[in-house]
Amino acid sequence: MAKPPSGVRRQQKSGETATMIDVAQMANVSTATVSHVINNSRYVSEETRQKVHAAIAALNYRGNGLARMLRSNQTQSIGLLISDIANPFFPDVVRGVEDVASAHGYSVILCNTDENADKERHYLDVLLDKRVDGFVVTPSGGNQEYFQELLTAGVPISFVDRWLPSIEVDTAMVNNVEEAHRAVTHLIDHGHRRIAVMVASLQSSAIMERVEGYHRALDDAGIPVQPAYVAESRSNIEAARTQAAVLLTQRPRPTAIFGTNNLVTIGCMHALVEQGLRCPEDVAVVGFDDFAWAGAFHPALTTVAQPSYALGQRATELLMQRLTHTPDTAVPVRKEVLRATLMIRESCGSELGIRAFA
Amino acid sequence: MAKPPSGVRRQQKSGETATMIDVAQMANVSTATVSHVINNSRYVSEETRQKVHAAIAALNYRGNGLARMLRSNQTQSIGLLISDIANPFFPDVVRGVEDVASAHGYSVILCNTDENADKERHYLDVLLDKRVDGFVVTPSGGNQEYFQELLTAGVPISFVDRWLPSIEVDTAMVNNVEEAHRAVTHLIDHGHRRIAVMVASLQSSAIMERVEGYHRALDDAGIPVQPAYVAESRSNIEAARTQAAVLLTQRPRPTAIFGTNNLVTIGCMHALVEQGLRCPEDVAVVGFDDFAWAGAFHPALTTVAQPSYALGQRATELLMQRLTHTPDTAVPVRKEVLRATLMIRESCGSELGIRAFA
DNA sequence: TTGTAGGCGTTATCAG
DNA sequence: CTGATAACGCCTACAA
Repeated sequence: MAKPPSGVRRQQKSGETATMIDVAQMANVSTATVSHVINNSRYVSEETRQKVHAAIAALNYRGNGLARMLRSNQTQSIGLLISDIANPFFPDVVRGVEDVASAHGYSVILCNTDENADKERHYLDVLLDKRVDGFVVTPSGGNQEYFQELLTAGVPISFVDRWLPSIEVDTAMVNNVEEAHRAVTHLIDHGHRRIAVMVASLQSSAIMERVEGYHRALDDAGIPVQPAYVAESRSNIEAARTQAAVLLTQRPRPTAIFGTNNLVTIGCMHALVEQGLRCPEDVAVVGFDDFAWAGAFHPALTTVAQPSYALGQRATELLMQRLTHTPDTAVPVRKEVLRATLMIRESCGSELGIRAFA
Repeated sequence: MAKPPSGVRRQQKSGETATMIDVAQMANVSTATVSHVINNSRYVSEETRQKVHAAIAALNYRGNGLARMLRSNQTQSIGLLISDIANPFFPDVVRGVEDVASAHGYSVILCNTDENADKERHYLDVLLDKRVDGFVVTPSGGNQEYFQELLTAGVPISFVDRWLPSIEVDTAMVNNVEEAHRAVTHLIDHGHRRIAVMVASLQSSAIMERVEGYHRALDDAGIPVQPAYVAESRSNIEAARTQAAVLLTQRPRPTAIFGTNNLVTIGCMHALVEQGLRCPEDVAVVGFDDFAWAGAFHPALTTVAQPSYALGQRATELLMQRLTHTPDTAVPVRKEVLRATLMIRESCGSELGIRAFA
């Protein structure tokens, strides 16, 4: 029979949540024992274990994670910085992140940066104060030096969808140049020559690369790039609708449009509807980024379907590796390039048949 | 000239992050002073303030939020439990939540419960351990007793989109019965009598209410409800597509379909496309939940547009009230009912004209 | 105007 | 097999 511990007696104030000390007192053991029972971190006699569990139940004891975090300097949380969850590209990415994080016992703190470097910086600071264990980020384009600083300070970070010049960091993305090239080539193969592009004006490597893919595809086909067919618009549906409307007044009118992200693509579709133009009869359209019902409408939209979920997943797995691996063992930086799928649907004409619902 | 404090000297281990003690030593003041400088919590001479700031900069000091949280028992974080961020209804809700939370200095921890009571329970526990200050939840339907327990224990919670029987809690939602009634009545006004409904099988008050609205609308028009026209399907596009396909084989075939959420509605659209049925010529469709490009396609979809963003906003504002108000002053429970908008578009036929792009 | 010191609730290192 | 106790890093009376 163990003799009762002599620790400082503490009056548990009623109504307040019980602490480990309360449990220890009620079970007539030390806090050390309680802790070990809870964490299975050392042998405890069956009898004692019972008593502790009883006390825990009786007091409705709930461990205080904050204290644990303070001690262990680990929060089991990661920060997720994306531009805007309302942009249809991100929900699946976020889901991928959350699933992987959750599987590893981590929680995800979500922040919308709106492509704004200051907001991004702000959130980084807030979460750093909250001592998140790492970050998954879609970088806005600014804060390069700051990211570099964090990286050299050893903060685990991985990027998703985009990269930053001269920043060596784990990354998950697609080959935007190649995929855009494929999309535009598809239009060319359908006989289009007057191909316009809707450029979302973002400080994003992804968009730049897609534009490059557009250029290369035209070059490869010996089609000169017409400045009048390159429309730039802020990355939202309304702005894109306006710009697309302008684009459609060009003469000769383009016979096809390549949208560099889903927002500008949707803006295009709106403009077409408004001007009473039929797709693909009057103007064909290919978008970058797929969405669940791109295939459910007339015209079903041809798109470059990014593996959004997998992007989030991979970025997070890379982060988890860095998090769980022995510290300072210098895990090498890894950049993962995932494959996208060209979903060929009627919006380019259906000569090639439909292989939607893949 | 203040004499140097006598606190315990501490060797700052190189490479480790500096603590407040390090700053105090370097600035030759006490930790109390450092703390007050940082928080502006009491007067500090300009000179001292300078020294402290210099030290902070020199050491690249970053306050440890965990310690602060432990002391203050506040994390400035809230938990957000939704069923699935990949469901197009939620991104806007989440954005509303995050914007309001952020404006009040709170971070948002996002969790996907997948309509699964166990997952929901698990996340509640994890976040409770992490000592979040409150929750915004789209309840899965289970865990009723547990929510009640938390509520009586004083955990600040607000619900969004759905409610739970006999749980008194702050809530933001729309009047689903009424809105569904309006949508179905719209179909009736267009001359439809054989109106089917696609029911998403969820333990969700929202869905039940929408079905009730459907029933009432038919009743009010003296149209008997046909069991064969009530199709139930799991709440995802694929399952809905299958069920809708079955629905469309009913004879006589329904001339209109009411989708109780966006997933089943999209499934319907897929089924229509597959069976070569035209919308609205062959079958008219009205959905519940709008999305950004519902109006950009042919046929532009008529939908009940929920104010998703506002729902998230209001739910969070209610929570913030409870969080910031003086404790124990018993803020009364508030249930907010927001108005939805019936977006009338071609998918019901265009007799009434189009007022999309509202 | 500034310093001292106790405590928030755990975990982990010593001792038994 | 189990206790005592020192951290973890900060805030905040209480003193001076």
